[in-house]
Amino acid sequence: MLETDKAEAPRDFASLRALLLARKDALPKRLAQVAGYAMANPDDIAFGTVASIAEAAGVPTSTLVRFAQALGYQGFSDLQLIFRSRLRDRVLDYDERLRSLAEHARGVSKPALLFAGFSDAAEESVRSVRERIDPHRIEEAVEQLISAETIYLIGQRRSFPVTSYMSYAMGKLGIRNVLVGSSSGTDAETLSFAGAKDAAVAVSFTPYASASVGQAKQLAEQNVPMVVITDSPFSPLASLGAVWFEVVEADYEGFRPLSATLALAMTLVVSVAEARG
Amino acid sequence: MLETDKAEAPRDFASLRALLLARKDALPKRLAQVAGYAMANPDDIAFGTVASIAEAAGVPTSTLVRFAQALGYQGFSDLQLIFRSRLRDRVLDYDERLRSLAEHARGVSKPALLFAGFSDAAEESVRSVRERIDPHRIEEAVEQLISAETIYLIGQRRSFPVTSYMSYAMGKLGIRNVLVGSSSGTDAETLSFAGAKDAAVAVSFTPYASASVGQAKQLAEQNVPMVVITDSPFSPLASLGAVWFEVVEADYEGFRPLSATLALAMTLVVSVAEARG
DNA sequence: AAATTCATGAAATTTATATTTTATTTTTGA
DNA sequence: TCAAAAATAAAATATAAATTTCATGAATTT
Repeated sequence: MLETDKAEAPRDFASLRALLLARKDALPKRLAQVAGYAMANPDDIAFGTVASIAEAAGVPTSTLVRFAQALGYQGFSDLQLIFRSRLRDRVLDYDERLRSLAEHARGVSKPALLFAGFSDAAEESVRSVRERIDPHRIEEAVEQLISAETIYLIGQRRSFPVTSYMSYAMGKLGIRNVLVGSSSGTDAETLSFAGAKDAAVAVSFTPYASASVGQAKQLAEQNVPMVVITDSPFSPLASLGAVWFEVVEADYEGFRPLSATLALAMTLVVSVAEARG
Repeated sequence: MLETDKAEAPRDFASLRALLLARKDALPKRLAQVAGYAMANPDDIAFGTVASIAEAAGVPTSTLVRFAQALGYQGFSDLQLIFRSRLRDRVLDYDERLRSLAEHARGVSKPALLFAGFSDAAEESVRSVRERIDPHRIEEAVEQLISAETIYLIGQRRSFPVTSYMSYAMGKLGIRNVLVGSSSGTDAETLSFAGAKDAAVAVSFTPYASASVGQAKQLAEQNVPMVVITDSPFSPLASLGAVWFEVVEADYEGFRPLSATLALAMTLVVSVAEARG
């Protein structure tokens, strides 16, 4: 790695990426670290200064220069040009897209169709739900949750990914929460401790899992303020929450993308965190 | 035009554009020339140096500085930040759009902005990932999974919603699976039964949860065919799978929408089910 | 038309940024 | 395990870039 590698030094992003990939095991520790950071944060490389990038990547500035030179560039600035050109011509990005589409256009396989279908469903769900959600409702929902000591998260079956992501996010943001239904079997007991000082978020879609309905009812009886996310005004959950959201996701091949539900769920979590300061 | 215009100085591209439009007749000749150049070549402003931009626009460097200051910016570099953020990523672009929306139409609350942000991140993730995924890879992945006796699902933290949804879907479709990491604590033992007759799907994103990495390594050692979904070629998981997917989701407020990952995950599940007939 | 204000561009200055050097640590090979 | 080679990080240097100054020219006002 001492001498500059003769002749090479990719002048476009794709080649650079390939080069790094090929080399990643042979690179010294710090240089590999830079390579990883660069591929993960290409935009930062494009705009940053050696100082700012070095700090973000956790290396001294000289390492960045060495990195560039090891790849055959004249210096870091030279390498940086590649990252900038990547942002510059989005046209190329588009070209690339068309090429790959053309390549695979004929003989479209079943999995490819499915992927396109699920992607479409995800986009469509987000688009339609974002138009239908009333922002005031979100504020009201945050109101319910903001002063809760503990937030209980109810969701079974296909709602469980939603509540588990909420639980993860709340954990990261320091919001005390209990994820109900995680196969431990002691849910009713766990919930018996909840009271008016707490709050809950219940997520359930047709066919409404009986466990979720039961748990939500139990909490309602214990006067726990509740926010409900469901898919119809006729849902048994709808009337239990002080605030409830109707989220109708597109169905594709019997499954729903969850994209819109997750967006709403994350909004609630982050809003509560921000409101708490 | 001598003194800096009090208070103003747009912090987003849309507002800046509007400001220039409103002012263009009142601006002195050279400054108008710069304004015209800037709106016609925003990318050049983002990347260039005062010297290069000045030359391209046909004005002396000092004019660029005066231009920026006349608009209320501290200097040219300050103005340049607006042009850079515009390119940075589309999520931010959208964020900016919303902020300027909020400026004009008062009363857009923080939660509403967040919801729009998460929704947009979800859409953007799906859009960008669907372009980058190679359909052949999906077929290869299905190949790995199709004849598995049991499919092991590995995912911690923010990947857990993905694997739990896969587990739910597989259950509905009669695909035998084991969801690893569901807080039971007996994972290593569970995994020890896996062999070449089985298969696994591992999902992990930066910062890669050590449990996931360990579990995936264990399965790799036991010759379990594996499909990996991760976010970088430098991921420790990438090299473990016979097939691996790079899925980079937009980051918004520190969280990712998961929409694209879920679409891919569901594609795999349903594809396997259909291939099995 | 003269006086004043404002805009302009070249050059000087200041600030920031990248690169090189060098001493030290780490890794590699005998 | 030791010696040599390579990699690393802090500091020094060199380079580049942004900003300010100032003398000059163009508009505007009375």
